[in-house]
Amino acid sequence: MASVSAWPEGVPTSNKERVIEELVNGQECAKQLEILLHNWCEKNGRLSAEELVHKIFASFDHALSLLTAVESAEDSQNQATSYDDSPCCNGRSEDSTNSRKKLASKEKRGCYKRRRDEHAWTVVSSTVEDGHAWRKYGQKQILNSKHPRSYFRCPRKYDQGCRATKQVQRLEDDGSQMFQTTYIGTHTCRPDSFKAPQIIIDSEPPESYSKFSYGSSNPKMPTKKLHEITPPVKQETKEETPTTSGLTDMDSVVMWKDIIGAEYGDVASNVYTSTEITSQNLELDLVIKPVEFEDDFQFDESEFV
DNA sequence: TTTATTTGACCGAG
DNA sequence: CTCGGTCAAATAAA
Repeated sequence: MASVSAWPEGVPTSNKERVIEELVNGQECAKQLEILLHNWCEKNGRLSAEELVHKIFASFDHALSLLTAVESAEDSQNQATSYDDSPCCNGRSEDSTNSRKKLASKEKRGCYKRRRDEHAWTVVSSTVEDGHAWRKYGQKQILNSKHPRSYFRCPRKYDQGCRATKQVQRLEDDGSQMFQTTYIGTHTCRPDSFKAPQIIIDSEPPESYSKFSYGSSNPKMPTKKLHEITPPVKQETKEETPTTSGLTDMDSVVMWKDIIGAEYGDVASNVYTSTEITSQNLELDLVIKPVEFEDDFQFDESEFV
């Protein structure tokens, strides 16, 4: 593939090289980690694996920082100041339990801001499961599209101000039941610990994950809404029962499951299409495993000022 | 009961 | 104006 052909014009060559270097490094670490996980029987492997994970995170973090540094050079004026999670109303306007028409007439319910210059990339896959917890907040019929588009946001939007959203739309040729998922923004919520993977690695993947594959037959899915995709996005519930640590590790948990390659056979067929930023192309070209990585590794991106 | 999803209205951008 | 993204009341599910 034409690997670095689609670089943003403003990216200095030195940065390109550094980014590539970082990504390659991350890839290397990932490979080692994969080997480690294969030979999991060794008890000392746990520590090494954790170190590797840290290294991987660091590499991706650096690379992405470089990318965003360039990219946001222009947009930053828009973004940095105003693209906070909360529109001016800060999410809820609980004032009146009456109809919102009232609101509309008196106080303007949604003075929210549209995020145009956010990182966005598209994934075409036979599954909409990506290892993240999502909460559906809307669905729209799109012009010239057979299927409606579903809108999801991060469940921690209000907890942690995570701005990540995604839009899922079934492709026109539904013979193969492919979904096009557009991710907008990166997760700023904290996966914050690497404890979870150990638990998962040692045990079999929880069977509850099987219900995340919407493409195939899903016995638990309510039959009434079968006419269109209405992915059961109920992961949020699980997250809100942290029990021990008040922190949620779901992201890393599922991510690790992906690494291990549990029952995600179909994810391998992903196709990526970069829309704004080209880091995704880069990632593809370097053949660094699936997007789930990228999504996860951008967790505390530098955009926080 | 609480929590998640549905769905039509609202809003901003073009 | 239209279109698409978001909000939040109503509804469904657990």
